Amino acid sequence: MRFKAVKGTRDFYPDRMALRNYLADTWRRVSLRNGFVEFDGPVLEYLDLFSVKSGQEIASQLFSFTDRGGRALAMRPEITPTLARMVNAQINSLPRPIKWFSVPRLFRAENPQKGRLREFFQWNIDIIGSDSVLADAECIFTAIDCLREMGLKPEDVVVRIGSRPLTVAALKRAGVNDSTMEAALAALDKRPKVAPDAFAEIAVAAGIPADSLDELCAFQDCKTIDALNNLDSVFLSKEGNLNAIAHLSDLLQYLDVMGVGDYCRLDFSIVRGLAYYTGIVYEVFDAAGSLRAVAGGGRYDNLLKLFGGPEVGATGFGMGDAVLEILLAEKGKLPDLAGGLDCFVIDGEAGLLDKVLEAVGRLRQGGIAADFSAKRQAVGKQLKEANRRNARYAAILRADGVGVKNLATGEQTNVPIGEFLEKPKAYII
RNA sequence: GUGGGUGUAGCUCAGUUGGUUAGAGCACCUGGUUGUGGUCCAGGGGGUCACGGGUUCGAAUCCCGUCAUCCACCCCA
Repeated sequence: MRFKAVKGTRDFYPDRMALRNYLADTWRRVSLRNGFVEFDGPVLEYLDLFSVKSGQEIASQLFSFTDRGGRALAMRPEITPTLARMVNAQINSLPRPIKWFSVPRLFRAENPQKGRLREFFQWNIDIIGSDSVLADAECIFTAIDCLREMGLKPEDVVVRIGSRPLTVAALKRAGVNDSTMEAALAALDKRPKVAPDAFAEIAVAAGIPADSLDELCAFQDCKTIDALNNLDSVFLSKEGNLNAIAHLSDLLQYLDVMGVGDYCRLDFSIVRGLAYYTGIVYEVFDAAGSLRAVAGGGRYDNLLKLFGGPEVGATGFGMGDAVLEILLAEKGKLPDLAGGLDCFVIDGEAGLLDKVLEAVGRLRQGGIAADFSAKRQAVGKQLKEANRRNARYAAILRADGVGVKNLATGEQTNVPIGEFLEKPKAYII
């Protein structure tokens, strides 16, 4: 009986594992240098934790089961509820703003397709305890900091930034009331994906009055703060709208000053699926827009309270590994991850196995990645193996000394074995 | 949940009017005359052609079903 990997999961063979580690290492490095500290929680949580902020719909997309104690458990499909749970438990002792990050392994029982799997990794960045738009700017900057480090430029990726409250205000102006707001937002979310007349049909079905569609689209098509300010004065004077526009304006300015403004664009077609966003929202896309979102996030000021905590501001984003990997591959930005040995130790004469083992032992102890052939065979064969193992140096042992060969240049220096073992780093550079 | 594509060696695939022991490249293993490497040469292992049934003298090839996988829709935390 042969088994294969479960649907929607991946086997990480060494080369793929190296790639996964590259992504995770970069995420960690960038997080730390942006002032975030790492946390993690259990993969298993109570099922209820994930139904608090959403309904039944989510439950069907969860891997869940009942344990032998009768507890309804689920494998985490996201880490934000865990974050909220953990932060709430210690909220009074944590200095704010809380800047936390995580690289959790997540599970969703969806149908796999391009850039979407049942098991994946997601980089999460969150700032809790700050109402300032500066916090949003920091999160977005951190996302770009990472993408830029991975070699992606403004012509490769774009951060599209929208505003949940402004969009809601525009819908209200269009005549949408609170009871149909969610459906209207969902309809708006579809607009970039469908033809204009098809959108009109969807919009009307979602309760958006047909005669207000033009006005609504005019708002959504605003690409600059100036364009926003040219909207009708009634809309602008509405309570909160000027405030929301000011936030956006500040955000864009901060991002500009931090040097990542050319990655960012105002785009009110960004709505985000979930209802809990309360402020600025954004998604990162490949410039061509042919892939799913690489990352998405925004402000969610009510979430901690929803989980039984105090009312504190929170903002953050998630970046999945699947789409990012596809994007990096498409852009030719996957690094050469062929790791290798520092030194491959070769017995250049018969009867030197003890010397080989001694040398390997000493080198490894000295922090040098060293290995040797499993077979006692010709020097040529062993050198071939050294190449295959991607070794930088070969140490060819003989009774009267050791030839340290630089495998890239072919240069070889001969030294007494004792001296080589005493100071290997003088030769293995 | 719905629709479409694809299932031949570890990987990428060829094999099409049905016709002996099913092929290539890469990868892997061995060897290339007591021996200093990457690209070279030779040899070798490895496939019940996804699985089950049917048509036929004969099926990888045609038909039906099942499963798997990919892509799209739905959904998107």
